[in-house]
Amino acid sequence: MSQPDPSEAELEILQILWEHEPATVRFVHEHLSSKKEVGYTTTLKQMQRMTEKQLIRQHKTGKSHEFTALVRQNQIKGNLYRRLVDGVFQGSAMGLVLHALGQDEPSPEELAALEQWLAEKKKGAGS
Amino acid sequence: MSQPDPSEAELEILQILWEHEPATVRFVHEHLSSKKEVGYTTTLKQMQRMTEKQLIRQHKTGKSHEFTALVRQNQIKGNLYRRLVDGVFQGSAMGLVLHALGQDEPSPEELAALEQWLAEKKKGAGS
DNA sequence: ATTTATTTACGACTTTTGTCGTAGTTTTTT
DNA sequence: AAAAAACTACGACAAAAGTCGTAAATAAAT
Repeated sequence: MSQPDPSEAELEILQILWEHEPATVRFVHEHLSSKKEVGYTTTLKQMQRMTEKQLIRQHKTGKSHEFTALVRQNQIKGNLYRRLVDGVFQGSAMGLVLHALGQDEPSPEELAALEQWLAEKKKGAGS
Repeated sequence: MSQPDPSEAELEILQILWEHEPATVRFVHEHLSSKKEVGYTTTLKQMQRMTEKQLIRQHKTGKSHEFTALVRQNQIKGNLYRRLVDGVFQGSAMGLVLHALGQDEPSPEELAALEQWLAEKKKGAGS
């Protein structure tokens, strides 16, 4: 039911899959290569192992084999997020939020979204 | 100058150190044990390796040896935070922020802090 | 001072990650 | 249909992470 959290390298691959599903090894590898130097077989092997771990799934569509992610981005987001909050922010989500805000320069749209959220929050105060 | 990021287990130890610096192996181990089952030597070894990696430092104060963290919590916070944002939130800090806000129920004080930040931001807009 | 308990140092082993090479298979090109 | 190119499966290896056991060194008790 539950897979182990993806490692760093696995995450990079998932990232690509999430965005271009379904994709072949070659495709994934191509993308990966633009980021870092790595052999084709390495990518392949990684994906094969990910298949065993049930992180992704392989299905032979006609010619080449294609892969799709089995774990949803949200799930992983949740896991890693929790890890970070619990691990370094003493479980304080707001601590993380403030850190994040201080870190990057939010775009106007993003600011708007935040403001929006805040307003919403204030309205339906209680629970 | 720069140490490798701490692993999960190492992070747990750092956590304890950050809060109760300086501390002996025994102390750390005691704390750890309350969370998970683990042998004393395991903790010790871990701390010894962390010393090699320059994540923490050992100094013999009188009787027992005590340890202090060499990496500041902020530094680690930054690293892991970056990893998360880049890895699963497409580099969007605000994406993470929104996720965080939706996840946990912020306290009134926290909300205030956020509001405060936002107001500040609006004022000195430009940049 | 001996004995007993606690602490440190080391080495060993298991898993997990990350990387490839090579050898078969399958597709494409000629 | 032969030769060339691309793809997949496997096995291997090194480094990192996680766990301990055991032995050597210290400190505490008696």
